[in-house]
Order: sequence, then C-alpha cells, then structure tokens
Amino acid sequence: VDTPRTSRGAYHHGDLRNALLESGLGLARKGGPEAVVLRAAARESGVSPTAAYRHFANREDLLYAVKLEALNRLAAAMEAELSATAPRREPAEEAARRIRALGTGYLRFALEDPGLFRTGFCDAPNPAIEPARSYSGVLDSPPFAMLADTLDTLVASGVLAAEAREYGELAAWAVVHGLAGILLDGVARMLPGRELQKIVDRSLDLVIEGFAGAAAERPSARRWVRPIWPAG
Amino acid sequence: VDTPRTSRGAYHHGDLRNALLESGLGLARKGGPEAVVLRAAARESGVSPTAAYRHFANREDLLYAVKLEALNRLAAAMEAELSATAPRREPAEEAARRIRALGTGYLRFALEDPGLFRTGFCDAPNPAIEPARSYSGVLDSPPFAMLADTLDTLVASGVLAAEAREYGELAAWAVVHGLAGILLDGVARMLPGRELQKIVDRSLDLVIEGFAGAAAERPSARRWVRPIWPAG
DNA sequence: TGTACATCAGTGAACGCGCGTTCACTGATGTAC
DNA sequence: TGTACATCAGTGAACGCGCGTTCACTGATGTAC
Repeated sequence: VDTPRTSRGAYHHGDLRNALLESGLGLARKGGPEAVVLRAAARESGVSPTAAYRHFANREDLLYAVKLEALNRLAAAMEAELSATAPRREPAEEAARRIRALGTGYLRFALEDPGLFRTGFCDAPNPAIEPARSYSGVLDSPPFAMLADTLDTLVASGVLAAEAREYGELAAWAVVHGLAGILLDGVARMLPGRELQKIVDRSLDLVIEGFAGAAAERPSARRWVRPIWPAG
Repeated sequence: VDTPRTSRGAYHHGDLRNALLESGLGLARKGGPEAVVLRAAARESGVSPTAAYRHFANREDLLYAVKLEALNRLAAAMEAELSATAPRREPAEEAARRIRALGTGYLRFALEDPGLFRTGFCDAPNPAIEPARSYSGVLDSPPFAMLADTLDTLVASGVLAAEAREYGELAAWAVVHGLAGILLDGVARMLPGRELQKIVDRSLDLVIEGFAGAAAERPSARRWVRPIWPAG
C-alpha cells in the first residue's frame, strides 16, 4: 500500500484508513486479537490517537476490519495451495487432492501466522449488523465458501455422494480448524516436524475416509448416545 | 467448598486460596480467560487485592490454576457422558458408542460453559515449568488421556486396527475441538437445535468412519499435495 | 497454665501503565462565485 | 484567475477506568519455654 504522505505534507495523511488497517494487521500478527488496539495502531501510523476516529467508529470497528482481512488472507492461502500442485485426471483422486490441499493451506496459514489466524476467528461482531444476527463470519467467510464450492463440484461430478455432502463442509472444517487450535496450543512446539506431518496426514485421511464412507449403510451409533439437542 | 470465614473472624479468611480459585472460575465462566484477573477475584472473595499474593505468585499463576480446573471439569463431563448410556455387547458397537459419548460430552461441556471451555485452552503456561517445555496441557490433560485410554482399550480388544490407532486421538480430538470452536463462534446461535444435532452427528460419523476406514489400503493422496513439513 | 515472640495472613495506600474516548481546537483542501 | 468560506482531517490535552504490583504496616495465630 503506497502512502502519499510525504508528497501531501505531514498534516493530511492521505490514506490513513489503510495505514491504520495495515498497522492493525501488524499488531494482530504479533499479539493476536487482544493486541489490536486503536492507540497502538495510531502510534504506528504516526498519528495522534484521535485521528483514528475519523476512520473507525471505535476499537471494535477496527478489529472487525482486521478480522475480515485475516479471513481473506486465509482464503488466499487455501487458494494458493490448491494451485500449487497439478490436478489429477481421475475424479476421485482429484477430490482427495482438493480436500487435502484446502486443509493443508488452512493449516499452513495458521502455523505461519498464528496471531492473524486467531484474529480471523475472534469475537468482533460486524458493527453494521445487529449482534444477534452477526455470526462472526464463519458461515459466510471466504474460506468456508471455498470449501462449500469444492464439495458442490465434487457432488456434481459424481465423486461425492449426496448423503456425504450434507454438512460435509462443517465436518471437514472442524477437523482442520480443531487441528490448527491443537497445534498452536503448544503441540507444534513440542513435536518434531516429522511427527507433526503424520498428525496432519492422518487427520486429512480421516476427512477423506469420512466422505468416502458416508455412503455406506452401517448400524447408526447415534442412538446409543444422548443427543445434545433432543428431538422435538 | 465450605468457607469457615465467619467462625474464624473476618481477618483471617481461612481458605482464601480456594475462594480465589472459585472466584476465578466464576470470572472465567462469565468472560473467558481475559476476565480472570486478580483484583476481581480478590474483590469477589471479599478481600484486598494484596491478599491474593499470599496464594498466587501473580495473575498468570491464578489463571493457570483456573485452567487446570476447567480441564478437569471437561474430563468429568466426558466421563459422565460415557456412563450415561449402557455399554453395547458387540465390541465394534461399543467402540462407536464410546467415541461418540466422549465427543458428545466434550461438545456438551463447551456449549454449556463456553467461558470455562475457552479458559481450559487458553495460553497460560505452567509457572512451574520453563516456558519452552510447557505445552499448555493439551497433550497431558485429563481429557486427552481419557481419549487415549479408550483407543488403547479398543485396540486391545481387537476392534481398532493398530494402523488406525496411531495419532488417532489427535485426529479425533481435532474434530470435536474444531466443532466446538465453530459452534461457539456463532454457528450455535444461528441454527436451530435440529440442524446443530445433525452437524454434530455427521462430524462424529466422520471420526468413526475414519477409524473404520484406516485399515483399508487406498492410493495415498498424500503425495499429491505439498507437505507442511517437508521430509528430511 | 501463662506469657513472650516469631510467623502467618491479611490491610490500605500508592505507583505506573495503557487503554478508550471526548473536547475544543487548527491547519489544509477544495469549491462557489 | 482570485478570493471567501465551508468542510475535511488532523492535533493535543485531558478524563476516567481497571489493571498488576509493591510498600510499610498490623491483627491474629500458634508455639517454646
């Protein structure tokens, strides 16, 4: 982002909103969502704290903007992973490759930029929407949309059974999201890369295996355990 | 926890450490890990801020204690779920039931007590251990041990293939941990219980299916995607 | 059984910190005429 | 082309907040003799 600051004199920054956002991203990278605070963002942008209020209503407003950008970058990382390897000719293989690539991109991003990743899933509500309807961007975030699109494609090409499709993106997401949380919560510091890769591989196998097996009819174990939300 | 405060006069509390811990749990319940602060815990225990330092070295020390207790309660919830339904005679069915019950207990706890759940997985390092070795209690926490024990039993009784066992507890944990995160991040507020139960059921199917399918030999999709930690 | 005294577990005031946010303001910019 | 003026985008000082933490202290407790 270029800042025409010098050319415009010191008083009018020229692109302060962007500068604050960029500073906010830096803060998130270093310290996660808690670290995204107005005063520090203003300081790093070389501006008085008050100036920030010309561009963001309050601290939460800035945090939300940073969060959205974090989710966009996460989606970009997934996209990049998808095009980093060649497609497979065989549709079932391509299905496996895509799911794997998306998961890998997700995890790579989380591990490379934990602070930004955590900020993408922080609680900052959309200030433009009444709180009750603001669902923090998970269900309508770009990464989620990518996963859903991929599964749709797989169903359309006949690789994925329709029964396996339902809620599949949530289940698959849960695996990589949970794995990211676990790895970041210290496991990644404790184990060597060789082991970590095995854990990732194993977990992604679980997703693919889970999709492949969904068509099979088995005695449902669901009835043997109490539901969290009882029917009716 | 009984507090012999009145019987001992106001000056000496008698069980302040416990009272502070209890207050800390209440704070965590209401506001998550950020809300666990010394001054508030002292206030709620009816004591001056300074008094807390007789029992905890600093704020982080208290937070860590609350975190441990949170993980213990999570484990208790899983245990409760396991004994809430009758065991199945058929070993494979019992395997499915156990995995399902543990996951359900995990999720039920997370949904009923989000603040405490989040505190159980917050960053507070064990103050008694040098930071680099402190892995935040995931790998050696009671819930993790329960899952590992269950899988060991299943392998011993021949239901679970040894290949499926390796890292299985991490993969399975990832599913429910990630699902908890997603649900708490707004999805649980957005969807009706009927849908939520389907999502949970589907995700737990994925785990069981993933274990069942692990023994099958398939062309490994692993090579079609870049590893996060390259071999060598 | 009584008493001197160490120790334990609290008090209360104070410090510095960084934050969010508001106030009255001012310098720069652009536009109507 | 020049100028008055509205508007825009900043400044700087100040407020109140709650926190972590330290200091010198004091009231209660228990123990040695």
